[in-house]
Amino acid sequence: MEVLDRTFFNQDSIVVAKALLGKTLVHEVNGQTIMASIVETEAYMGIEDKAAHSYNGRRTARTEIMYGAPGFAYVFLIYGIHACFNTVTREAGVPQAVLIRAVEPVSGLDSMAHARFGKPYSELTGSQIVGLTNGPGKLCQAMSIDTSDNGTDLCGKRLYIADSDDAEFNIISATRIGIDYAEEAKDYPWRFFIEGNPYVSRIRTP
DNA sequence: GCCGGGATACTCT
DNA sequence: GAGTATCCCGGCA
Repeated sequence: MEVLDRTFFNQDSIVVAKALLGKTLVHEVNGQTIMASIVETEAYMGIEDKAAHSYNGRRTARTEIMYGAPGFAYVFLIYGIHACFNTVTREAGVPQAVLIRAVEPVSGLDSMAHARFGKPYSELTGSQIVGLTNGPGKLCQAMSIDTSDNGTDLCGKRLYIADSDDAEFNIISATRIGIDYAEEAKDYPWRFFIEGNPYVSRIRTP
């Protein structure tokens, strides 16, 4: 497995969002290695994308990280409760990002189970197993990612994304979720997921 | 299984 | 002071 480098992230979010499917998100925390395979992403295309926090060049303390170099983490809190993990894409000055919407646990299963449900993986019910990481807020809780990870360099050794041996899968594209305010942009098919994977947050397009 | 509502805190007007 | 790139639980079928 090879850690993705900065040139990988220096592409349009749509390209990166598709390329990230099947890759492995790794978080080293408390001497534990938590790994999960990325199965669902969303592209946010910056200036021209009404759904993006950086739409029309909006630049504030929160969005500042997206205006910087590619390959850094953009983590923000939504609804006061849930963290959302994104990778910054494109060169400095072009504020694009890719939201990781769902992952499939690979290792560190007990850590994830404890973070989400306060018990070992072996005691989870069937719906709890799928519910570990099948949503943007859920995967952050399971992988111990929070707003203190905002601005972390993903080309480092603590929180990063590794290439995986190519498995065969079909990529489905669909409309994004939870952005009904974004007028025509809400209909753009900029959400991508692996066909048939049980950890995908929502199979149907709304 | 499908609604409906509440939680909760940070960001921007 | 309003809105938010969400999740969970309870009620009803």
